[in-house]
Amino acid sequence: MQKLKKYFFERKTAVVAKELLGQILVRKTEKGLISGIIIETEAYLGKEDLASHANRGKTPRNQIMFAEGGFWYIYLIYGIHHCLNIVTEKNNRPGAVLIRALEPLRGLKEMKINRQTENIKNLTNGPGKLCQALKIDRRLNQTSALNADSELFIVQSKISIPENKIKKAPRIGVDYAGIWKDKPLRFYIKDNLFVSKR
DNA sequence: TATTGGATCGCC
DNA sequence: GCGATCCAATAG
Repeated sequence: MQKLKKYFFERKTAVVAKELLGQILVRKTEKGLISGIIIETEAYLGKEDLASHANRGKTPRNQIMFAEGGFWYIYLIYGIHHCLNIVTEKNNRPGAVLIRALEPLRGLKEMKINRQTENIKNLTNGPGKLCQALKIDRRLNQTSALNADSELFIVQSKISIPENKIKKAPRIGVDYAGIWKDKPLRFYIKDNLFVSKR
């Protein structure tokens, strides 16, 4: 049960996004632990990346993207859903990885309650869905994933994902981003049943 | 101060 | 394919 540490996150965002595949996201709640294997991520880079919230510089919402690695960046999208990101790179180097999908591991019962469905494949196969399943909202925004008392953190997996099981693709929902919409900054595990769908 | 549109989801 | 529903970001 080894938490990922600061040096893991303080690297190039695309590298972190890729290496997060297979790692385990853990949520501590009053009802116990809820966890899942990270099977899909997207990298959002700095001000050059037209799809990234950081591209217009620091604002009240995105300021945590400019912090040192290992903080959570959680925001509300479309007025309804939350998106979960982990901040990457060193202080003043904006970047974050969007966690798009999980393979459920523990706390299945809680996830079903939180998501109001019995269908396991529909619990965590999308960024908004996994936040609902793990009870993640903006109360956790700007908190650290690195502390002993973190309510949300990532545990190192014993199993590493072989290179030939990792797929790269353009990011989803960023058609407005010019040449950046086609960059292969989305990473997912091939043939995994919980990859989000278009 | 007003307007616009989004790193989504679920139902029509 | 479209509406839900909030609020950050920008323009005026």
